[in-house]
Amino acid sequence: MRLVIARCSVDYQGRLSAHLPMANRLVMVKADGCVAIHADGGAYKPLNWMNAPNRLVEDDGFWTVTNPKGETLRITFEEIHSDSAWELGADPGLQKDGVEAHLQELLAANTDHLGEGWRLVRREYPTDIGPVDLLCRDPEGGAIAVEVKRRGEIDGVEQLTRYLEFLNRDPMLRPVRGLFVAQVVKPQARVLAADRGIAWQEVDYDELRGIESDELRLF
Amino acid sequence: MRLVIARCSVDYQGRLSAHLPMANRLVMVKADGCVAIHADGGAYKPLNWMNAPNRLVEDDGFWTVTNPKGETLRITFEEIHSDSAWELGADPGLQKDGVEAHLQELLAANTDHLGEGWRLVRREYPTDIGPVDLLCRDPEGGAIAVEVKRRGEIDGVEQLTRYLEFLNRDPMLRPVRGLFVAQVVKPQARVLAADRGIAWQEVDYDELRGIESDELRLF
DNA sequence: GTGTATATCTCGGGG
DNA sequence: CCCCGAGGTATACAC
Repeated sequence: MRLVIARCSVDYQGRLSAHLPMANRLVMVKADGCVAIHADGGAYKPLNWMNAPNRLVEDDGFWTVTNPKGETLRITFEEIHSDSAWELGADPGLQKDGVEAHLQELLAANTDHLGEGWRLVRREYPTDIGPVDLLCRDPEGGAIAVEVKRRGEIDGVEQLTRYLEFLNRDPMLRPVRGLFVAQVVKPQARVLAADRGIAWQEVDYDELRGIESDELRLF
Repeated sequence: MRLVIARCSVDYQGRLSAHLPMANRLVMVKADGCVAIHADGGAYKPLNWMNAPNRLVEDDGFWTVTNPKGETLRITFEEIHSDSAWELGADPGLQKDGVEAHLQELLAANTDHLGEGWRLVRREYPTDIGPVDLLCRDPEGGAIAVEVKRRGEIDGVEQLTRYLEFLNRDPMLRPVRGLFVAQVVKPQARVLAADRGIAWQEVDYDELRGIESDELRLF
């Protein structure tokens, strides 16, 4: 990893045009060749960047970075305060817990939490336009398609609507109800779900995990 | 901006749980207090981070970063290879050209470009599920909802469909037609638009800007 | 490669 | 402050 602290201006031409006036910044070049220009604030997103793969040409006073799509990044240096490089080696990578997949697993194992006496038909139930997160049956045999999200927004309701459209063409399943499940269901998503006749429910991840570990404790 | 090159492990507890095993990395602390841990690859996104505002407490061998939402980031250092700090000053900021907002502005000022004799009712016309980019009237008084995108993809058609669904409930507007406008309308979006009875149109940003400057030149 | 779905999305604007 | 939409979204994964 190469770190250059410098007074520079930057121009990007590609999916849009962007210009950074001359100022002091950090230019970061990683081992994979990606380049990022950081100001001294504004979260982790750089002001400007070029992802790998690309080609970096260093001239006297400016760098030109081009990628195969024809995008270009030009960095013009006025003064270089520091220029250092480090061998960091490969990273073992990030281990995550608590993403949508885990929520789906927990709900699949606890369909009672979604509705009294519901049982799971299968996870990732296939349709022509993609898999539904969970397909369940209620005690009367009625089918319910469940879409699981960490944050319940309008896109998720659209997604479930599309699945229901296709599932309801299957005579073996019809009629299929929809249930939209998330840790938080946003107001607009509630409005759209109500409008589409789709039920929604908020669930607590930690509570679900608690149920899970309680059940494990019984054995 | 402070840059620490170090062998470290990281634990984050917040919106999810995440752990980074011990390895060599860059720890970046910006003037606004935000912290980012970068590996030597993987585009510009850090492996782990904590946005401002937060509180950073340095102990011997580890840092603890906490924010008002109760999220915590713990960095445990095994070996520090380098620790440097730089005063970069405020950044003048990025100047962008060619984003959706500009396209919408240009079209709002040139509704004739969308349809002969169309006039603008208003930009960001509100509905229960969000604002429509442009609402227009044709010379016969018919209403048209226009959705503007830089890239015309399937979700844009979905968005316009939702708006039309709600707008067509208003007796003062009904019937409302839809027009999907983008610099490029992808094949799938064309198919879906046709299926929904929505017209689509590709526009050239540079050409529109040309019209704009031609008109300015008249005054 | 294209298309789809996720993200500690980030970021900016408006109420 | 939250809600909402756009993004050079990036990223992973299926087809």
